[in-house]
Order: sequence, then C-alpha cells, then structure tokens
Amino acid sequence: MVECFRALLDNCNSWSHLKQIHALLTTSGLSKTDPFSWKFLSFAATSASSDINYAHRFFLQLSNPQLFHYNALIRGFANSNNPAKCFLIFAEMLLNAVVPDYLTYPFLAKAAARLSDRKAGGCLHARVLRSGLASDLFICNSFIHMYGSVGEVASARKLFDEMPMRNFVSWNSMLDGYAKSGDVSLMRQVFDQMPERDVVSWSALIDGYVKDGDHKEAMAVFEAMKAEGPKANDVTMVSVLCACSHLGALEQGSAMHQYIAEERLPLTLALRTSLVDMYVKCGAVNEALVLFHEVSARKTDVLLWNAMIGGLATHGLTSEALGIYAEMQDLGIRPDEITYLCLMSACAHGGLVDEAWGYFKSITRDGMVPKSEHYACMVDVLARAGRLEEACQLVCEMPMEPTPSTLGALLNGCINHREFDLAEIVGKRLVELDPAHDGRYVGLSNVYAVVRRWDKARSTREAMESRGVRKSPGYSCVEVYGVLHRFTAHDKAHPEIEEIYMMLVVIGEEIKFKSDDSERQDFVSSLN
DNA sequence: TGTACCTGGT
Repeated sequence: MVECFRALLDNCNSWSHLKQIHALLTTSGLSKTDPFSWKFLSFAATSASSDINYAHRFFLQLSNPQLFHYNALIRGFANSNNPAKCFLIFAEMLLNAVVPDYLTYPFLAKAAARLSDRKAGGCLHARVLRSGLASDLFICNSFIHMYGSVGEVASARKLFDEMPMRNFVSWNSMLDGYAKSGDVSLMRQVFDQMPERDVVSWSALIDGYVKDGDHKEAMAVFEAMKAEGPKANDVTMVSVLCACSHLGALEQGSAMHQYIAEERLPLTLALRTSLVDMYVKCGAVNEALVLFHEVSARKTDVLLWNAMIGGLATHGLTSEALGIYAEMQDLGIRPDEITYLCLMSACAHGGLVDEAWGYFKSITRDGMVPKSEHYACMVDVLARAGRLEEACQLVCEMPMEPTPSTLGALLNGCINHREFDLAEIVGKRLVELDPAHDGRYVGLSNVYAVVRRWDKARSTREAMESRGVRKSPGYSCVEVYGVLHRFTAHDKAHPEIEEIYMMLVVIGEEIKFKSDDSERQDFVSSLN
C-alpha cells in the first residue's frame, strides 16, 4: 500500500490527478503520515499547477505540522498574490515552538521584498543574525534582494561586501538593487565588475535603464547582449518591448515580435501584455487588438485588459476603450485601481465628465481607496471640460496633499479656459511644491506671458535660474525605416532638415484644408 | 524542499 502511494505521488504531474490521490490518502487514513502529507502539501503549494488556498486548508487539518510543512506553505505564499500570509504562518510556527531553518528564511525575505516591507525584512534579518544562519549563501542573497527591493540599497551593499562567499545570484541581486534604486552608474559598475553574466544580469541591466527612462541605452544594451551575451528570454523581452513602446519605435517593436517567434520564446501572459502595450502605444491599434483577442479570456488577467484599455485611451479612442471594459465586466474580470485610471483617462480624452465621475465613485464601491493618481485624473477630466470650480472643490476635498500632477492638471485647465487669476495661484503653488522641476516655472511664466505681465514672467524665469534649475528642452521622436530621429524645437542638426521643414509646411496646409472642409461640412449639415 | 530579471502612467 505504502509503495503504491509513493509511486502514484512520484508520477503525479497534474492537479486533478493529485486531488484523486488526496481522496485515496484520506479514505485510507494515510494523509497525516509525514512523507505523504509533505509531498502533497509541497505539490499543492509550490508546483506549476498549485492552489495555495487548497494547500492551506490541507495544512490546517494536520494535527502536528512539522518544520517541512511550514516551509512548503511559506514558500507557496511567498510566490502567491498574498505574500503577507507568510508572516502569519511564520508567527504560528514560532508559537508552536517549531524552529525555522535555512529553508524558511529565503521565502520570508522574498515575501518582505514583494511587499516592500522594510520593517518586516529588518526584523527577519535580525532573527537570521541571531540564529547562526547568517553565513548561508542563499539566505544572504535573499536578504540582499530584500534590502534592494525595500529601497535600502546601502544595507544590501553592506551585506554584499561582508559576505564570506558570493555567487552569480549575489551579483545579480546587487545589480537589481541598484537598478531599483535608480542609481544607473553603480548598476553599470556592478555589471562591469561581475565575474560572470547570465541572462538575468543582462535583463536586470536592460530593465534598470528602462526604469531610469533611458530607453535608447536599454536598446543598445539589448543589441550588445545579442552580439556578445547569452540568449534573451521572455523576461528580457518584456523590458525590451517596454523600451520600444516608450520610444514609439514600431519597426523595432515589430522586429522584437519577430525575434520572439524565431527564437520560440514562450508567449507568456506578461510577454503578450508587453506586445499589446507596444503595438497600441506605437499606434498599431489593430495589431494590438489581434494579439489581445487571440487568447481565450480564461487565460487573461487584469494587466492585459489594462494595457488594451489604457492604450486605446491614449489614442483618444474613448468608445473603443469603454467597449473593451464592458467586455471585461461581462467576463467577470475584476478591475483594479489601474483599470480605473485607464478608464478615467479615456473619459478625459473624450470629454465624458459624468462617466468619469461614475468610475471615480466605483473605486470606493469596489472596496478600493482612491489614490492621489485617481484624484489627479479626475481633476484633469473636470479641468479639461472647463468645470474649474468643481475641479478646485475636488482638490480641496482630497484626503491627501494635492500632488504636482493634480495641480498641473488644474493649471492646464485654467490656461486653456482663460482663468488666469486662478492659474496664477495654482502656478505659484506648483513652483513651491516642486521647486526643482523646470516645467513648473515655465508653466507659471507662461501664465504671466499670456496676460502680458512681462516683468513677472521674467522674474519667474530668473527665480528658476537662481535656484540652479535648468530648463531641459522638450523633444519628440519619430521612427523612419527602423531608425529613431530625435528633434528639439528649432532643431537644425538633422542632415535632411530642409526637406523636413518643407514637409511640415505641406502637412500644415493639409490640416488647414481638412479643418476648413469639416467646418464647411458642419455648416452644410446644420442647414439640413 | 531554497536565492536573482518582467506586464498601467505621471
């Protein structure tokens, strides 16, 4: 009998199969026998087809759970969408006088990292130091990662420097710590110093540049990786596609799509989401829709829907965005706080104030708390529509200090709707709030320029310069035949600049002609 | 039985 169960469990590779074995174990009274209960718990909590809640229910039935049961459950929760449960299980473990070992701490550190819980992470590390496990390589690596993830890269570095022995995971965790902290020069230094670089090192470097906003450098590193590094994986491509979408580089993005197919990389949900995001942001709405619709709804998650809705919203395709949301609701997929931001941004572009209010109120109804971004978005909707009084009222009512983006939205509305007295007040407040940001001074100075108060406009610019803030010139990018061209205002550097300006004149005339035409059509239809 | 890289926009 015992041998029979052992063979069944060893060959078990599916969830339904495992449930059948569980039923057999229960009816035969063997389920609480250690080797089987551990094997079962470990499969239920950590395998590819795991169900952590099922594993937890099974765990609760154990009369005398052992260290390895706790470890399996903590590991499962660390990778679940509820990592905070790890700490509850850990507390229970300590209450039951079960002593954690070298397999317990890496996953607790991971949970603290995923929750960005600096306090919990620090307590756990203190416990490790007292436990005599402090020299374990895996534990050290996990805590370097934890410190990097909670924004304490200096502590990560201290741990890294004091380690008796390092491996490539130590270096990758340190690299990732600098990537997350936004310190690209130290990130690069670690990358250049590390004894060996694998696909994780390269991917972390690329993603570090993406997070820093240096998308061109991210692409350059990817090219270097193709030339001299390991083969890229699906995670690498998620970051690379993110760079393409920010650059608006459709041809490069499509080439990446082709690369994914040629290299037969798994089209994971994250990768599909990145492709949808890239296509829609680069204006290839149809390609995005094809990729979005070709996967069955069961295999989607809210992030994929957000990418589609947000992308359509960015292009002002308001009704299409709201249509996709309606589909999402029909399928019973729960929106998250990002979904609401995407929906409200769609409303802002389409001038749908009442709908935006509806979504804003739904956030609370869905059991979420509106964040400053939601207030900023709602203020933007109201301000764009010229409902400045309501916008001001919302700013006053918001439960947190208004962020620069909230006031920025209000300022734009004031300028567009010629409320210059209010614009001056908001503009001044923005400069106070964000004194290192060049755009805030420019915004206020532009308000003064519009009302011809040149002295004030000049003194605002001077205030900016005296505080050492430099105005960085705005620019835009255009991709032609796979090559990105960057232009700033009055740019004369491009070799084909004469033809480019000539084409601009032609396009300008074309727009004028089109708008005259639409006015004429409006006039004709008003007669009917 | 363990550690590292990824999917909204500002």
